Amino acid sequence: MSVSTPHTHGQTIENFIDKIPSFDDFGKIAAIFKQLEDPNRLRIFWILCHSEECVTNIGYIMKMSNPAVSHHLRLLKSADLITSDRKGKEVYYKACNTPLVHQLHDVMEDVLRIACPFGNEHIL
Amino acid sequence: MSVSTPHTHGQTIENFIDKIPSFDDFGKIAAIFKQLEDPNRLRIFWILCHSEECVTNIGYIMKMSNPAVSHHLRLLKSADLITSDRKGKEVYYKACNTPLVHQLHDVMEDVLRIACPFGNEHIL
DNA sequence: TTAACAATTAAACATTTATTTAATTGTTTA
DNA sequence: TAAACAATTAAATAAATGTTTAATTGTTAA
Repeated sequence: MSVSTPHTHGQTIENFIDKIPSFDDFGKIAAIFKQLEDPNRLRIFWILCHSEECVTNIGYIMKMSNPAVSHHLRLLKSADLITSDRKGKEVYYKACNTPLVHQLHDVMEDVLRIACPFGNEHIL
Repeated sequence: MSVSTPHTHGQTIENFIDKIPSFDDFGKIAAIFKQLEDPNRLRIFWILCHSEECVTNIGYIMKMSNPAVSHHLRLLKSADLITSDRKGKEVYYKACNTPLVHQLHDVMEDVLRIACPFGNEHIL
């Protein structure tokens, strides 16, 4: 084995040290988790997993200003977690229907042990 | 229905607006995601999902200083994602064997599309 | 009991980020 | 076209966070 740690102690690290993904690889995952680190943003994401809503309504539910909501929506969208759709004057947002979103939704429900109001199969 | 959003547009939000978990509830989940938002910390977590390692070795692999590693380990531990075990002079860390850790590990593997070196059943 | 090593803690600094207020863009209807 | 409404963007501020250097605690071996 060509790679060796300072303290070789019979563990397995030397067996896969050269298979560890790079900093950049983990940066991609971290970018997703980063969007869910803020309680307000996470709550918005959860809501959009269960309903399609416009910015004003989200602000009303969240008791937040319009620009603050817009800020969070932009971040969630940049991570491909939600999509937007303008209908007249309003812009409607909802969660993307992707495996990742479903997985993240499941994690949320598990951690919260929420009874998902419509059952997980109703995620948007 | 007693609760109504500013723009009632025939969506489902009014049906579960009073079932939306609180800010504090989402704070609990966010606290977990928060620990995985930093690429370095996430990478450390991934390593500890596959091997039990001491602080010095983690620093060697990560090319990070000892205090920096210690800082990240403390945060991961405070979120119950890793455990520590002192053996002589060294303190060994590894991922907790909990459903949440397995779930987060799966998310990471899926996003990265890594071939888990030992298969997911070998997670520590 | 010293000396050496491993790990943590503390203080300081630089960077990032969430929110507010104000201004701007986009869309509808009067 | 003008007025009203919805949403976004910009600038500014306050708060949180990662890393470094230095000091401290804990453990082992000489």
